Parts: sequence; C-alpha cells; structure tokens
Amino acid sequence: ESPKNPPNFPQIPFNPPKPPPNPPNSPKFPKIGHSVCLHLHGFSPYFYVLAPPGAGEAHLEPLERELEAALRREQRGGNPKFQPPKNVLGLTLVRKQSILGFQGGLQSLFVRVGVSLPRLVAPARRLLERGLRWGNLGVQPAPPFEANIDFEIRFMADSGLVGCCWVELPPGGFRCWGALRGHPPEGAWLGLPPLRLLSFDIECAGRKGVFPEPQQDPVIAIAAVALRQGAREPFLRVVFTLRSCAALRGATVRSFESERELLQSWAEFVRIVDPDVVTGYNIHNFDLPYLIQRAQVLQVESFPYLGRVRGVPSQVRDSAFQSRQLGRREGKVVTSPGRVTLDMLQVLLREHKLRSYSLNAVSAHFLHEQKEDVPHGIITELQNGDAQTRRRLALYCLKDAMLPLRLLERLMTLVTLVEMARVTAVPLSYLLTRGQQVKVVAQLLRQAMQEDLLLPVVKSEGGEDFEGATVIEPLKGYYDAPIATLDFSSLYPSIMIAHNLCYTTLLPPGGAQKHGLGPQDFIRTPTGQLFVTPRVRRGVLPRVLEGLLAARSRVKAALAEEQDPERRQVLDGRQLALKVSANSVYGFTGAQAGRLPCLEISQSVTGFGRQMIEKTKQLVESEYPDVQVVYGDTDSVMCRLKVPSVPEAAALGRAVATWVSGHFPPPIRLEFEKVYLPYLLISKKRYAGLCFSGGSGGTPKLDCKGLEAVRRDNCPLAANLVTACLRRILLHRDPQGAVAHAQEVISDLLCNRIDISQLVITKELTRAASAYSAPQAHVALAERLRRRDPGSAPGLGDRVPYVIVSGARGQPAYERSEDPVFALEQNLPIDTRYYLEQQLSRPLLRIFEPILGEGRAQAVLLQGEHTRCKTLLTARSGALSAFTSKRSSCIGCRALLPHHGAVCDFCRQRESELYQKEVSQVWHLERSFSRLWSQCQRCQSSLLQDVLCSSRDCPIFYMRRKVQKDLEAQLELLRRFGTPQW
DNA sequence: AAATGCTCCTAC
DNA sequence: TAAGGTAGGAGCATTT
Repeated sequence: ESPKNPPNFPQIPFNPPKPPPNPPNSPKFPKIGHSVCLHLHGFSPYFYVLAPPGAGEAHLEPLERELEAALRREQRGGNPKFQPPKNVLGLTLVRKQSILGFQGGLQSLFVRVGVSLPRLVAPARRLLERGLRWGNLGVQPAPPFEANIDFEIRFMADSGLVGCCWVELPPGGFRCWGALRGHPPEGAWLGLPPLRLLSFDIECAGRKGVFPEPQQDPVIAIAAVALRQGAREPFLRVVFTLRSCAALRGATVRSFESERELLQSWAEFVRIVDPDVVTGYNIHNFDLPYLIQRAQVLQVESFPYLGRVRGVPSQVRDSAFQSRQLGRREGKVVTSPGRVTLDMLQVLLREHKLRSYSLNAVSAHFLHEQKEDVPHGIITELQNGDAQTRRRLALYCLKDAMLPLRLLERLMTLVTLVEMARVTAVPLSYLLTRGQQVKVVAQLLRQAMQEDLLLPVVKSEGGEDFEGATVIEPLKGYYDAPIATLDFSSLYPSIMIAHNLCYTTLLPPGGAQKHGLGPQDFIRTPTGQLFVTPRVRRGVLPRVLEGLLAARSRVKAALAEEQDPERRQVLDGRQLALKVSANSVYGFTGAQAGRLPCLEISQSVTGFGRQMIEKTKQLVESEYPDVQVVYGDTDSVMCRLKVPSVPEAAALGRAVATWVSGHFPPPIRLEFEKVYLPYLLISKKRYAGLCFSGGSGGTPKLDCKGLEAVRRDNCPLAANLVTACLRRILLHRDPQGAVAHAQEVISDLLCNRIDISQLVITKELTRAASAYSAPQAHVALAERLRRRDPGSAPGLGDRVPYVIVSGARGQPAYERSEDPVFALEQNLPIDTRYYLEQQLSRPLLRIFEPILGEGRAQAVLLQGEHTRCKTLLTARSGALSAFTSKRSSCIGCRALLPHHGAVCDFCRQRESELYQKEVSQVWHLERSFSRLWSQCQRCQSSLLQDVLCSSRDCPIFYMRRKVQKDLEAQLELLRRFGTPQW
C-alpha cells in the first residue's frame, strides 16, 4: 500500500509526469503492474533454549506463566501504557542438536519459545538465560539458541525466500499469513524487476565560511532524476527552486516563493514517483537529515512521510558502525520504510579503495569526467542573484543528482547488490548497513534448519590470535625469465570441504572415546584439532560451501550459453557474489568478536594451508629440477621456468599444476593462472611484472602489487613516477629511459615545477584525535582544521588530504602538514626536499637497485646534476615575497633597495630590457591562465559564464589558481617600474 | 645509530 | 547491539 495521503497532507496543485507504464507482456519480465511494499506484520519470532535435565511436557505450562509474568513486569517498568495482549505465544518441546561440536547423533531436548513481537525476544531470552522457575525443577538457567537471529533473516529462512527474489501474489487484494510464494532467481525469474530509482541532490544557502546548518540555512534547490532500472535514460528530471529560475532544457523547473512549499512539494513528488530505491551522494549523512531537520524547523508536518508505510514517518537517527574491515564510522541513518536508500558514497566506501571519495574525484575516476565544485559562499551568491544565476544553480544541482545514477549504472551496483542478496539470502538493505557476518549467519541458519541443528548464542570473548598463512621467503631480484604463477583457487573453502571442517564435526578432547570412534573415524589437523570424517557426519559448513561452488560452476556453464546482455550481467554478478561469499566463511569462523567463532576451524584451515604451500614448493622443485619457486603467498607459488617463451611457460605451468593437484584431495586443485615476463620481486607482498593472463596471446598488462604505485598513502607524484618507471623497465624494456624520466621528475620537483595536486598525500582518520598515542601528520592537520571550521572539518573515517610545507630545521612533519588549498592560497612554500627524500627516493631506489645495482642506482638517481637545480624564478614569483619582504630588491640584480622602485642605480641602464622581460612573463602567464580558464568553462559546459569551481580534487583547479596568483604577483612587480619614461 | 611501537595500507 | 581473518612492508616519532 502506498500512502498517497499521509496525515494532514495538504494538496498542492502539481502534475509531474507519471512514470511510464511497464512494457506490456514484456518477454523479459513477468507482467507487473505496481511496485508493492510488503509490510511484514504479525510475524511471530521465536527462539530456543536448552531444557535442563529432567524437563518434560509438564514443565511448559508453569514456565510459560512465569515468563509471561516476568515480561509484563519488565514492560510496565519501561512503559506503563504499553499492554500487549499476549507476550508469549507458546512453548513447545523439540528434539534437536546444537551445531557446536560433534554430537554423535544424539538429540537434546529444547524448548521453542514463541513470542508475539520481535522486541520481546531479547528480554525473554535474558530471563530464561538467567533462570526462571521450571515447576518442580526449581529455578533453572537455560542457555539460549538462535535468540540473536535478525528478525528479517528468521522470516526469510522460515518462508524460503532469499533477498531480492520474485514473490508471486494473487491478483487483486491479498492478505497473506505465512505462505508467500517466492521463486528461485533462475530461468524466467533471473532478471531484475524494472525498479524505479530516484536520485536527488540539495543545495543550501550557507553563510560564508561556515558549513550549512539546518537550524538556520535554507534549502534553495532540490534536483531529482528518476530512472527505471535497465533503461538508458531517466524518465524524469525536475528541479525544485526557491524563487524564480529560468527554464532548463530537458528538465522541469518548479519554483516556489516559500521554502515550506518547496519542501512540501518535493515530499509529495517523492510519494507520487513512489521510487523503490532512493539514491544520491552522501544523502545519508547530509541531504536526507538536512531536509528532515529543516522541515522540522519550518514545521512542515507532512514532510517526513517519505516511506511507503502509511503513517510511519522517516526518522533521523545517529548510528555508529564499526568493523575491522571498514573501520569505525559514525553518521546518521534516515529510515524510510518500504524504500531502499542507496547512498552511492556508502557503496563506494564499502566496495572501492580510493584516494578521495568526493563526488568530484569519484566522477573523474569512474566516469572520466570532471565536475564543477562550487563553494558554499558562491552558492548563496547565485541564489541572491536573478533568475539566470539561479538557473545556473539549478543546473549545477541537477548534474549532481544525475551523477549518482551514472555511477550506479557504470559500476553495476544494483545488479551486484541484488545478486549478493540472492546468494547470501539477506535483504538488500543489509548489504548497505551491516557487516560480513550476517551473510554467513543467514546461510548457516538455513542449512542448519534442514538438519535440525540449532545455532547457540555465544558470548564473544576476545580470544587469542591464531597463526595465519605462510609467505614464502622471496628470492628478490629482477627476472628476465618467465615466471609461472600457480594457485589454489578458493583455497580455504576447498580445505574446509576436503577435510570436512565444521562446527558439527569438531571432536572435543575425549570426544572420540565418548562416542566410540576409532582412528579411521576422524582426522587430526596440522594444528592438532580432531574432526570426524564425512562418513561419520558431513559438516554443515562444507555443505554450504559445496553449494556455493556448485552454483558457481552452473553459472559458468550458463554464461557460456547466454547471449542476452542483461542476463549476462546478472550471471556475472552472481559469479562474483558466490566467490566472495565462499571466501568469507573462513573469516567468519575466525572472527574474534564474532557471532559464532570457532578458532579450531580457522586454525586448522590456515594450518592445512601452510602445509600445502610448503608441500607444493617441495613437490614442484623435486619433480622439476629446472623449476624454482622464487616466491609464494598463502595459496600461490611463483615458479621460475627455464623455457624461453610465454606459451611454453604456460604449457609447462599447466602440466606442473595438474601434476601437483593429484597430490591433494578434491576439491583442492592447483591451477595455472598466468605468466610474468619480466618479473621484479622486491620483497614479501611487493612485486611487479608484465602479466600474460592465462599465458596466452592477449595484450600483456603491467601488474603491480604492494608497491607505492598501488598505495593510497603517498602522493600521486610518487605513485605515478613509480608506475611510469615500471612501465619503461618492464613493458618497454628501457631502463635508461626510466632513469632519465625519474631524473627529470626529480628536477621538476626541486625546481617547483610540479603541480601541487601531485603532492597531496591522503590518509584516513581512523579514530578520534584523542585516541591516537603517536602524533600523525593527517591527525594534527584535522585538528587544526577543526579549529578553523568545525562544520567542514574531516570526520571519523574521512580521508584527510595534506601537503608538507617548509618549516624550521628539525621540525617534525606532523607540524608541517597543511590543507593543499590553504597552502596554495597562502603561498606557503612546499618542502620539496621532504618530497624527494621521503616520498620519491626510497621507492625509486627499491625498484632500480635490482636492475642497476646498489651504488649505481643511488648515484644515478640522487646525486646527478638534476638534483642541483634550484630555480631563481620561484624565489620571487610567489606573491609572498612581494608582500612579506619589508624592503624590495632590485629586479635586475636582487640587491636590496632603499626605495620601492624596480631597479637599483646600476641596473637603471637596462631597465627597459628588464621591463620587457617581465611584460613577456605576464603575457605568458595570461596565456596559461586563459587556457586553463576555458578548460574549466568546458567542464561546466558553458563558455559564456564565469568559472566558479574550486574543486580540491581537480588538478586544473590548482593550476588555475596558481597561475592566477603568479599573474597577480607579476602584475604587482610590473607596477614597481612605474610609468616608463623611455 | 639502532631498536621499538604506532599507524596506515596492502596481499592473500 | 554489532563488529570477517593474519602477514607484512614502510614511514615516522620516540626511546634506548
């Protein structure tokens, strides 16, 4: 049911175009009329407790009375008005097994506790766990099982639904209790439904230098773009503006004189478009909370009904999320029942490692186009102008609403998420808000249910760390011979399958005697744990993993046949989801603060892994004396082969892999992956090579692991230079060219010819400033920025960009970190020595030393003529020198002058010549500036309007500002000549 | 000068 | 309440 008329919702005359109808009887999709939001009502959750010894049918009734009474007492305490009709829906005795530990087929007695509301699960569990009266057995504690399963996961597992699957409903009205008919996402039910996506962006009129706050600063524009999933073009583009706005081509403009009307109208628009997915960039932490808070301030009562459930308003809540993988993040969550809010920023933070996550940087990276970035102050100016300046604002806003949709499409975000939801059986929203564990829990629960196994509620205590994988000691150096890479695909999942490692197969100490098992019934893992063989009991985890691997082979086969591009996309997405999903099971078992940790399993898995890589190296080297394992990490070995060509290396690699595979139990297999030629091995986890994937004819690709080229915590100059040198060495096989290039870049750096954007280092703020025990450059800067303007300062989880500026001798780097824009605007001098010595020299030496030799690399790179370049130009070109020096110096000979003129008496005779030189410098700067300016105009797609952009993620911006400032300084210099007399 | 601990980010 | 794992290189400030 879609709430067309929430309480007190005023009717505003407004007729946006209706979404286009679905294609009639489209062969691709089943016939669908509407999006339907199923609001889950009246589903009763349940959990289990282990019954104490001696418990039976007779104990259930008194126990239920006890539990009911205890729950009522608790609730009266919390909320006297709340009086649910019934808390406990029923207790029943069931015979099942705990999943934890081999049980020898013995079932235990459990009580299934059904309660009427999800929020009763936690207190009921606590009461039973602590101990209630079990009739004549007295007060007995009862350990809970499955009391920590998420409500939606419980429901879906019970109904046999997976995330994002098709559900068939009877035509006309329906009221469904329990039996929903979900279709497996295959065949006719493989595709995605034509979901409606709505992307939006807001603009606020902030005050100068302060980040906009909803208490004070009005919303002046909201742009919205609606797209049907799978369609190429949006079916709707609308901009809502405060005050008049000139027409936009291809978009509807709706102007309002009052902000209240603007907000009301937008909310109504959302309800009419009725999107399934609401997207945008940073809408979670900015746009949505801002709108809702602003509507509160303006008392627009009807506004927050943005969801699909009648009478349930969207709410802003603070949220904190913390995981080892994603770090700690805090922010706001806006609820919107019935719609998925898909913040592209959150998606990118989870899925992609980038230097910067500004919409700007992201557009440049994924869409290869720059976007304007207009500072807040100027936004307000545009708003205060006329219909034309507000048109510009509207267009800017519209573009920002458009970009998330384009990112969504380019990154295939929706398909990827839908497939992950289908494979792991969780709702799509979980993938955006929750961690990795819940996906494994969902799968584990479903498999366990089939085998009458229950998941215990464990209190996670921080256990001890366990030993991980082996990294083979690298034989460092430069190899001009083919290196074949062999690896165990899905190593950890296949270990778990091959050795039947599972919660259900783990034999505790003494378990063998207890269950009367002989030596042939169990195995001892390399770390000493005992697990029963599949003959005794097949594990649940291996079953889940086998299912995932088997599904993967089916998808592979289907992909070979499938022609339809959209279905192919779905299958691709599924393949990825299956792989990722299988690989996360091991991590789940080892998760210290986990839902169901079992270090015996994870330890054994890595133990087997260590044994295997060691054995592989030995097997290979003893069977093939001409093959040498030069390196290996976890599941791979790099083999140096004494064959001349890539195809021969591939053939030999395949033979070796097949032969080695025979020495391991299925489904463990060693596979030939690729050939490197040449190969540069720097150290553990750091190498580069020219990669021939599959060892065949395709174009080889430069592969670079762990080196500065692929790290985000150095400046782009270092990363780019390392990449460029590696390309020259490995791809073009031109080490001399690489050296020359490196020398040139070093020279450019020392002569201040490197653009500041190349020197920006970014690092993540992983915790609150006070939680750091060691000083850090980015943390110190973040603190300084916070003092300058708390609203716009970097928050937890943000990446902080900085440059290192010159300072006093011996001053630590953390005191010299500075905001790049600030440094540019204030003409703070960059510490080029720092960049050479701390950012470039060591990475360069590391890659050149294996080729040139130790001494030579040092001499050639760091001691040549190019390191002595010190320009005179920079010394005075900055505006700084013009304003800070108390006395001016002669433009000809730099001698101090007693006056503010241009030249000293000695240089007076060449004054005309010097003047001409400075004038030509002005021309030169003007030409550069005009080139950059028109480049920025092209970016804003208007050659007629001023450039307002100040994107700190665009190199052109830095260059433009630099030239502009140099030009100003140069003109100032020119003024010192006065009116020429000659 | 060398060793050490903290921090970040990557490989797998 | 919820939160996948360990190995490992490198930079940097501080201590030894």
